[in-house]
Order: sequence, then C-alpha cells, then structure tokens
Amino acid sequence: MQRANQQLIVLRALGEADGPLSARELWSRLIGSGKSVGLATVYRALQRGVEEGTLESVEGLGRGVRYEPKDREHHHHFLCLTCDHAFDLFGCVEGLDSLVPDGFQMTGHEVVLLGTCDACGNAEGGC
Amino acid sequence: MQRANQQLIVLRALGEADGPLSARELWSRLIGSGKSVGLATVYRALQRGVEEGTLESVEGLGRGVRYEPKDREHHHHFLCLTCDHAFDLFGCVEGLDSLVPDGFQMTGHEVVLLGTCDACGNAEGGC
DNA sequence: AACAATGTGAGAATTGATTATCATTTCTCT
DNA sequence: AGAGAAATGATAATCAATTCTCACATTGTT
Repeated sequence: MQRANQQLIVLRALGEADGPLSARELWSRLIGSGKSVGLATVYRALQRGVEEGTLESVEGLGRGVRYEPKDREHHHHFLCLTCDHAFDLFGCVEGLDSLVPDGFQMTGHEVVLLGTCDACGNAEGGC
Repeated sequence: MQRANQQLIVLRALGEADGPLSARELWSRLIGSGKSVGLATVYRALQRGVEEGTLESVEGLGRGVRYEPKDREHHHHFLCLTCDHAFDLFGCVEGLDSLVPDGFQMTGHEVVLLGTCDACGNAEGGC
C-alpha cells in the first residue's frame, strides 16, 4: 500500500529540517513554502510516523512536543530563546553516569543548550 | 507586609521537596498530607515566588512547568519515566562549550537524565 | 466505469494547564 | 471592635495543543 501524497510531503519536509519541529512549526513551513496541507494531515503524518517507527517525538524543548526522523545519530539540541527554533547539535558529553543517584537506573539522557542562534544574534531585534 | 498563611504553606512544601514540582503535583502533595489549599492559591504562590525572585520555573522536564527554590546550587534533574517525578541531582558535566555551533551564543544549559527512580525500580509494577 | 478503501481539509470538539472572577474570610492597623 | 486591604477557595473562562468528524477527493481493483 502506498502512502498518499500529502503525508509524504509532510515527512519529507521534516526530514529536511535542521532540527526537530512541532506539528505547528512544520505546518507553518509547509504553508510558507506554498504547499497547501491541512494541519490535521500534519498531525496524522507525525502520528503515523511514530507508530511505524520512522519518527521520534522529542519533549523537553520548551513547551510542546517536537518530532524528528529516528535515523539520525545520537545528538542533542540547541534551543534559541529568541526565535524558539531547535537546532540539532553534533557530539555528546561525558560524565553523566557519575550523576546518577544510588538505586536509580538511567536509560537515557537529554542535553539542551539554551541561547541565541546565529541568525537572531545578527538580527539585533530578533529574526 | 506579611504573607498570609496558605501561600507560606505552599512555599514551605515546595522547599521541602526533593526536586521541582508542578503546580498540580504540589497541590496533590498538600492535599495528600491533609493541608486544605485551593489550586488557585498554589498557582498564586508560585507566580508570586517567581516575581519576587525566590522561585525559578523549570521547563524541559516532560510536559508542563515545574518550580523550585532559586537558592539551590546549579544542578540538574533525573526524570523517572514511571512515576513522572523529577529529582534533583548534584554535580554538572564538562565539555558543553564544544557542542555550540559557530555564531551561536550559549547562555545556559539543561541536562536531564531519564530512567527509573529507586522506588519505582523496587516496586516492580510502578510506585 | 463502478465500487471499496483510504486520504484530505476545514472546522468543531476535547483536553489539560493556567488565569480570572467573585463572594467570603482573614489580617492589619487604629 | 471596626474599616479597609489582602488572601482564599470554588469554579468559570481562556488558551493552546491535539483529536475528532464528516463531506469530498483520490487511488486501487475488478
């Protein structure tokens, strides 16, 4: 069974992003680039992507849930406090194990750097 | 001007917690321990605490905002995926600077360890 | 073409978190 | 005690995110 057109467009756009996107961010980008897609379809594509295992939901970046392709290597994110966009970073950090309290089992971790992205840093009042 | 009774109770309970709490978590604890407080009062106490600079709001721990006293030293959190409680950790990590992309300005960071807390790990089916 | 199954878009409905409202109660100060 | 300011609790209102509904379009199959 082949997936219909619109959801493919949605997933492709997410795949081209430089970081995880929320449903609304993704929808805005699509509309902004001239693609006419319903918000409900974006939600459907994301939901299905997660069910099928090709997408991953990312919490912990400001409010709301964002999504990104699951095939990316382990990485973390930079959240721009000015434009609220999340960017993928490369690399990870050391020494997390030593933070875990006795009796606790760590199965994962998240690192989020906060600050101002390149574009916002240049565009005085925001980008 | 002296602060009234109920808000003091709220702030004291937050101060005794082992990690940041959401308004509802805090309210539940209060009710659970026999203190009769309105949810609205909890929100008011938290809001005022932030305005006055004694509390800090913490995002990035699952959904919703949690609060903690601002006088605690720099630290991070462990989020139990079973009971959804957040615990304070001690210590920090190295090597974050190297992750920052060119042109980006980092002003802060968050580290969240995910897994199972001591209590939930022992109580097979959750705590 | 005819039919069944699935995908779509627009907007309504739902949900959960937070804020606002308002009648009462509690303080504070005299 | 008495007046006025501030606090409180119950609940309604608001808000944003997400899901649901349904009429219609598209695709796949005989």
